[in-house]
Amino acid sequence: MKVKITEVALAAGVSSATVSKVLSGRTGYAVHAATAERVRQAALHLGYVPDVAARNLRTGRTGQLGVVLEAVGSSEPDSLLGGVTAGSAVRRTFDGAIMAGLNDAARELEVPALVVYPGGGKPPASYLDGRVDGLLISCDPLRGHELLEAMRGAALPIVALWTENPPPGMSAVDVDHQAGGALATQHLLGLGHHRIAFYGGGEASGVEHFRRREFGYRQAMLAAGAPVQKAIHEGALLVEAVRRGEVSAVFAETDLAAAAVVQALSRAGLSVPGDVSLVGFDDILGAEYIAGGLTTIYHPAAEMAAEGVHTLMRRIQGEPASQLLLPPHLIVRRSAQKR
Amino acid sequence: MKVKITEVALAAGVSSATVSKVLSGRTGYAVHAATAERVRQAALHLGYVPDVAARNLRTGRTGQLGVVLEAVGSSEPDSLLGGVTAGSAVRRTFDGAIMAGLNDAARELEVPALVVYPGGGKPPASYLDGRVDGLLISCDPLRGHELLEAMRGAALPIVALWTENPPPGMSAVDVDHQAGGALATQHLLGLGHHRIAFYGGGEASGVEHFRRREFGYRQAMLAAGAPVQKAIHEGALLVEAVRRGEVSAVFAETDLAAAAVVQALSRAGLSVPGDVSLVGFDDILGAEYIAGGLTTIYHPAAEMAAEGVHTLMRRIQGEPASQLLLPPHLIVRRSAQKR
DNA sequence: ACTGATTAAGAAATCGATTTCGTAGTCGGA
DNA sequence: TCCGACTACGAAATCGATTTCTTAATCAGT
Repeated sequence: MKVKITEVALAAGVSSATVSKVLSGRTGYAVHAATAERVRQAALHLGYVPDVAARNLRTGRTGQLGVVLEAVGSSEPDSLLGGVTAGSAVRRTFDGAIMAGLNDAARELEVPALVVYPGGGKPPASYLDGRVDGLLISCDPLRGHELLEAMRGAALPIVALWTENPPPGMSAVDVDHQAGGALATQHLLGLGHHRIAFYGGGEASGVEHFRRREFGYRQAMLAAGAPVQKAIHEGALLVEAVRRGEVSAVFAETDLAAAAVVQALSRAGLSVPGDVSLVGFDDILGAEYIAGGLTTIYHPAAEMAAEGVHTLMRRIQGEPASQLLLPPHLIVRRSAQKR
Repeated sequence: MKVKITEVALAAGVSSATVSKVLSGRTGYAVHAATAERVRQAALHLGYVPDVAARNLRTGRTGQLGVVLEAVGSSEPDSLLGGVTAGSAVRRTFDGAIMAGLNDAARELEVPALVVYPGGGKPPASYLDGRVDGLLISCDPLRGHELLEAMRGAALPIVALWTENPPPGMSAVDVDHQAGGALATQHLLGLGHHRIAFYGGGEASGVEHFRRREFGYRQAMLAAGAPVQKAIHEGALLVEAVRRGEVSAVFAETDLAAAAVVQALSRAGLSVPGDVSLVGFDDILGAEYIAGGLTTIYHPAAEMAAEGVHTLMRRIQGEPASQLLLPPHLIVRRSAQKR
């Protein structure tokens, strides 16, 4: 049977109030050192663990963080992939990374528990209400935006991932996609390339992260005085451009887009990096097998999640809302070579 | 401010006891239909939501399921990969799939919340104690075994994933790796191959799942009267065997092992499926890009997790412990062709 | 030695829903 | 009409820790 506080009190020869004061760890109570020690010994000896439900009821705090993973789900369409699709595998990988990051941070900060809300269906508020002290929301920006808007004005501290500009009052953590795009482009420029194409869905795809990656490309090209080209998102068009000598290197908006580039070029008898240098984005599982090792931008999803937990904990402790952008970094393999 | 049950009672002109009886949904109480309706209207009108903490305290049930993801964590070594490593990407993918499956099932069954325990560090019991009604444990069999043993005799209903033989009293859900191995081998046999090699770590690696996959290979080979070969786990040895005409097809214990096979063969000037047919296992992200489309065995990780949730819910409702093996299935792409 | 301040510890209220009795009132059968 | 059986509902106990409010004891300073 479970040991209650009164049994500890009895064993230590004090009242339950005193036991609570000692074990809560809160300062501000006057307890004799010897008494405190007696209480601690008794608690240890009896193996006392405070009942969470009772504590929650009295204090109103749960010691649990809520995590909304709206995009998780094996039946979800895959909107993050732009033109290229591969089932929901990519989202799963990202969500796996998110979970990994959450767990690392939660362990480090000794957060008792994460409560994960099964995305879709009823609004998270109704499920998590009263169960958590704060909320971490991880959904891709497309569908996530309305969710964030719906949570606007919630009493709970909220941290949003995957977005730069959260509704007022919420904190946000995102990856600096623009910096990543610039990084990729600068790498190709540094290898002596000037005719660099951006491969991706372009404006039409409307995925904000990808547009930011493209903007980073433009920024880097302009800064280097190289000619900015219109985005290409069809293999045939890219092959033609390469044949005409207009393109010697490609920055693909995702690794899967890069894989599609490799496939299109290879069907046309062109090789990477022999004929065209290539840089991707995300460093997905299997990137080392694309084009014999894809040079790409590492997307710090796990780090983002971990920072999210840190931010949320500080938020719960009263710190004001904040925004954070995480720098991605370059991973050099073999798909991009000197001109 | 939050609406309490007494306010609903006041509004409906009844006592809080009656409100509770009506809203709990439990049968066995005698409440006049008209009264019940009045209570429901009042509750709806006031937007009453029962306080979880108070309910937990009184009933001892939380409506939350615990999930232990021991293997999740970006800093973990990757023991599931056998000879081939690729950071922790594969684990992350599996964990992502697990999360997806959990979420799907939780949504379907209207489980209020999943509490995820950050693996490593302190024992899960101390964190989750009193927070959950049951426990789902997902850790790879190597390290998971001792955790399961440690939980033996816990009062909580427990379901273990990734294992066929849980300690007594626990339920288990696993993938039928042996059937998968047989399936892969039968596919190659059906294509006319007889000289089929198993590529993987062999006894030395000690990963139980992989041994079961290998056993499935042996079983299928024996049943077909084809010669069982000793496991190969080095590219050079495989290349020699192929050159000597001893091997026309390979079943690799994982998709990453298959990728390694492709790489080794291709360096030796041999191609898949031109010179050698190849079947992998797992259907990882990017499998469609290995050897121009890897024929492989789909590993139903998400389904396993979903079944785990179902099993756990039934367990909590009093059903006895059970074991379940999920059948994997063949995914035909282009890496295995007719002899 | 006396007084006001301070320390130490306990009694009791509190958090909000659930659930067990207990008590009217109602119904049907003789 | 009277008596059990049943129905409908409420009063109050309960879950277990926290925290406020008191009271008793101790202390420092004159």
